[in-house]
Amino acid sequence: MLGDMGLSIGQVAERTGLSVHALRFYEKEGILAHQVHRGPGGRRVYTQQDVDWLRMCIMLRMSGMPVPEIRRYTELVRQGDGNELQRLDILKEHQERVRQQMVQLQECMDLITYKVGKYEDYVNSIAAKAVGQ
Amino acid sequence: MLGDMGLSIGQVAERTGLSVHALRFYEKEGILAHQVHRGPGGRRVYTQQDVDWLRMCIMLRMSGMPVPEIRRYTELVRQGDGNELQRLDILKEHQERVRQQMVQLQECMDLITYKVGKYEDYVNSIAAKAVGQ
DNA sequence: CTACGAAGTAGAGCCGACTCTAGGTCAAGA
DNA sequence: TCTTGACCTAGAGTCGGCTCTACTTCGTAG
Repeated sequence: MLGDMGLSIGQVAERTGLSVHALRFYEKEGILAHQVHRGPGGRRVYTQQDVDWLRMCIMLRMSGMPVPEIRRYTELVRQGDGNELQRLDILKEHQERVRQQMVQLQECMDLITYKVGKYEDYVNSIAAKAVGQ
Repeated sequence: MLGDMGLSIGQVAERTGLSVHALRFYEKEGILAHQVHRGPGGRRVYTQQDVDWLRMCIMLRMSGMPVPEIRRYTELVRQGDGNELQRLDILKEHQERVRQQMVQLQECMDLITYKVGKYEDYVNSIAAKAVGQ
């Protein structure tokens, strides 16, 4: 419908798993690397690069980066060459937070696994008694 | 101040890292395994078991279990013996969600690490050029 | 006595990230 | 011609999990 490199907001929603609402919201929040082009009737026309960028944003969001920080990063990318150190800083800081998150999650997992083990033992011992009777 | 097994809400806040507000909130939400005892003047008196229970709740929250589900689990524990299978179900379901979360987080981490690597290479190559001049 | 700090209650407020509503445009198909 | 469906904007609403406010009541130290 839109030539092979133009995607409608609906198509992008399908491919990214974001809702059309979320896509408009992200745009308003300034987390698209390049301004979205508009087609006839003022409709958004996305490119494959937009989709790729969005997929990266989704990864950042999933790992807990807040929207304002994604915006900061996006702005640096929009400004072009020369600020790679700043981009690197943002990414490294986030990397560290994700690492900590994973450690915490592993601790929680250990506790849960311990409790699951105890309950399984208990439940099995009850079942064994019932069979024995 | 309160004998060696009674803790004030402030002391529990210190030991758990929760705010006193959060402690009252958790109580109102019914996620304390045993009703908190009240001392003179209607003040809450917590035991070490309460603290232990709270620490487990904190782990569950940290790993993303919603308060209503912690309440369901708490209620089963309050009811006493006989519902261990249900408790096990809740824990196993949560365990699975945490597992998935960890997988996702690892994917994000991989992407971030890849990008950090690329930016580091780039930044180093720029630095090398500068030295070379 | 007074002032302070730590506790109590009930309920309002906040924040982030969407999500949804209302009201409108436009193009294609029955 | 009429309807449908995908899109548009601006702005309101939602939800979870606290956090904070207002006001009161104690018990102790100065």
